[in-house]
Amino acid sequence: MQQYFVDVILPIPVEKQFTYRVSEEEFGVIQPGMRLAVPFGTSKIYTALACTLHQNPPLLYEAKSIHEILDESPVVTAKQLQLWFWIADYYMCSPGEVFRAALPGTLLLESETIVLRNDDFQASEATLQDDEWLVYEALQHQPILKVTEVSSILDKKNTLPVLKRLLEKGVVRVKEEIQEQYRPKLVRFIRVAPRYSEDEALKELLDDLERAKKQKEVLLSLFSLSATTKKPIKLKELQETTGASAAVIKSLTAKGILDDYYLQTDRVTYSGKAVEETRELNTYQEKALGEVREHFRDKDVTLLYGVTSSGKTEIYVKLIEETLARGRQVLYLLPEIALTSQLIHRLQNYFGEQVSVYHSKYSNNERVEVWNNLLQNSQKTRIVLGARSAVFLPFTDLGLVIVDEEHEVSFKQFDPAPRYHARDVAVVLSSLHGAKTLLGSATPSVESSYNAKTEKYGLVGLTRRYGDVLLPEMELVDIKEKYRKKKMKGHFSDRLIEEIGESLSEGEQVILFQNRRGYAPVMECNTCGHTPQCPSCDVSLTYHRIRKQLRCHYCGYHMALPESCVACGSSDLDTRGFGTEQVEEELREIFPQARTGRMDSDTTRGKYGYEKIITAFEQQEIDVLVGTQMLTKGLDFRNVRLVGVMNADNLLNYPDFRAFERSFQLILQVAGRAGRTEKRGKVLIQTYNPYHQILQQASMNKYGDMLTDQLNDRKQFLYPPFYRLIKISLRHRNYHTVQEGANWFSGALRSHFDIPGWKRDYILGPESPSIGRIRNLYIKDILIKIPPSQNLKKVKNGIARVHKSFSAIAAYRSVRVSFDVDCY
DNA sequence: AGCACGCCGACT
DNA sequence: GTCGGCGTGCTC
Repeated sequence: MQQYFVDVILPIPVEKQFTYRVSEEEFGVIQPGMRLAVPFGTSKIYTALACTLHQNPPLLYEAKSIHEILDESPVVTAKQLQLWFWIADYYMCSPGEVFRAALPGTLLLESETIVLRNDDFQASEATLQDDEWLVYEALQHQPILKVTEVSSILDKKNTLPVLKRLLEKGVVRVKEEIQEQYRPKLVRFIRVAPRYSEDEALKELLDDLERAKKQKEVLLSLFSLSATTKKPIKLKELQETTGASAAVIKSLTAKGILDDYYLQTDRVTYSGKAVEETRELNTYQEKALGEVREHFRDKDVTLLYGVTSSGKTEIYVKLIEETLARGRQVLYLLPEIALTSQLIHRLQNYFGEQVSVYHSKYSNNERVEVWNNLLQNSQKTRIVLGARSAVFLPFTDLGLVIVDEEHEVSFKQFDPAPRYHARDVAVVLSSLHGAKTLLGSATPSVESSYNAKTEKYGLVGLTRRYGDVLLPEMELVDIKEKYRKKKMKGHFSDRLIEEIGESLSEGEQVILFQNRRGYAPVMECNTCGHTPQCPSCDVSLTYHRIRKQLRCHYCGYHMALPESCVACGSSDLDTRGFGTEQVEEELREIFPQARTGRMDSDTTRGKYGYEKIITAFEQQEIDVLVGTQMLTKGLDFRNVRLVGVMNADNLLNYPDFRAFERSFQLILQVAGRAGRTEKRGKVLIQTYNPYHQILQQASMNKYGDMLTDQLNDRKQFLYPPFYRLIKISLRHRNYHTVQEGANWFSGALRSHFDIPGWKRDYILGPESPSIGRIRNLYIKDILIKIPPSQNLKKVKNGIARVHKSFSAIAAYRSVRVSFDVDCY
């Protein structure tokens, strides 16, 4: 007898694939890349991804049968699978974790247990216990109950024993239900019933309607509408043009004169044509474009180093145009916060309906539409503008990938797995399609610049600002000095106040940058010095004045603002440090006439959160905008002359080998917001260390110097791009368990890598990270520096082997281990 | 990851 | 005595 099987990936952190039995008929239908619903464990049904079909029965267990086939054709392409396996392998996670991250939530169904009443059961109250009776009665009022509902009826967590008894007594039945959550959006259309298509019938009808004036009017409008547009007429359109009430149309449909019907439409529609010709490039842009093309002849990746306002986007647009002309798709990656409607509209003006957007602020349904359109190689997804997760999309023929703001750290996913870097994945994705990748930045990451320097990537510079606008003038303000001379008002130096005053009197706008949200980071008792801590994490709680709360930024814990110190009872509480809220407040005191606004993750929640603030600022309803690094990205404000950095030091003091690089980038990015028109902009940087090398380099825009210094440091201290980094994190509820586990792990690594070419200082730690405990789990990190002489794959295999032995030790089994490859 | 099974403390 | 706490092992 012939037997048929399919190997699938499940969205769980388990390395191996699972084998299910299928019928001969199913075997003929299933293709790799289709989703299957499969039973998993005792009661769950999961979405699995079909990978391999075969006829080899598993030897060690009896394969279960699949539950159902969810797709008619594959929703995941062979190229995607190839990329996903590469990601799993490179970033040391399971293919299932990649699968989970890649698929829009709506396509990844999970079952829910449904409790139904058993109609055969004749009620006899006597046989039921109290809690059983509660469930029984609830089912008399509604046909089904979800397990969570049962749980709330009984007011207890564990519903299983009760449901089990009810099942045995034949009172209820249970069923696992998976529901397709994706609902295509339907739009109601209106047409004249077919039987009135004959002239005679129509004439008769119009006579009939002599007395129903409004109805006749609607009917005539419908005719003229369909005559002019020659397209189906939406109910909404008809109502808008005629001003008719729903009642009028309803009576027409009730009489059978009008027919209504539904059609599926895309939620993400841009019903516009391309309305604008792409702009002519200036000579410098033209030259840069030529160089990019030149590099693309023999290199797959090119880095475009273009200072802010140099017009990188125009070059992207020309390349997009060329790629589209060749009939190939374009992926345009941006960090989440740079994905503004400004840019979306700009691209839509050039390319009309061919642009789709994919990022987390869009609903799941909208994401599925982009996914499906790509699978069908639709005209609507010739260009996909997306945040990092867009690298998982089903491109069929990608010709160009643009990674704008390539230096941005938010391209790296830190938690949960897969901990991938979208820029690096994009390069691999691109090569799978035989496409080209363009990385763009005004402050390229050290690693990309190094790749360019070593000629792995092409390098093109664009150092002229558009229209030859001068780079803003930068001034470092020594606030240590200013405090000493009592020239500070709150956190504002006299220089900053002068400049703000001047800008305001000229009717120009100001941006103030403070890289910390909230009012003040911590609250401190002036009597005993106590600072309230998060109960689950090793951090101080942050004071949020508007909500009158103390909040933890790591786990979301919050509490009402205490009136007195929890430690000593004193009511003399004070705040230390300062955030955007306090900057705004002080500003209002100094400039009461100025209209202020604040932009940080607290004020920009929701899909259109940013837009509101940005629009208000653009339309000059706000004079001074205070914000976090959110406002450094991709925003193009015409009327800003002054940018103030409230405190540059908290950038520099970050405990990370990239702190200097990041400070440089951040300062130049904020500075880039100033003076984008004729008038030269001004940037004031307040700091305690005005002679700090990085601040000096940033204030003079010496990217090359910064790069040279950083490369020297990195080489000396064994950091990327010379050495690869893998961070191993161990987490456990019990401090001693992680401590010992981490010691064992690092010891085992050291002996495993006691080989020629390895030095002991290639393995660092274990160490507690700066936040030593999050969500009640203590953390220990081990860092591995891999020299260029070592084979990366071999090292990863070695780590995996140590991990395996580690997991075999009973005492450490409950320690959670995670790997972060290229943890920067 | 979920979830069952199993062993322990603290409550109706 | 049961309820629910979490450690442990498995899922085709």
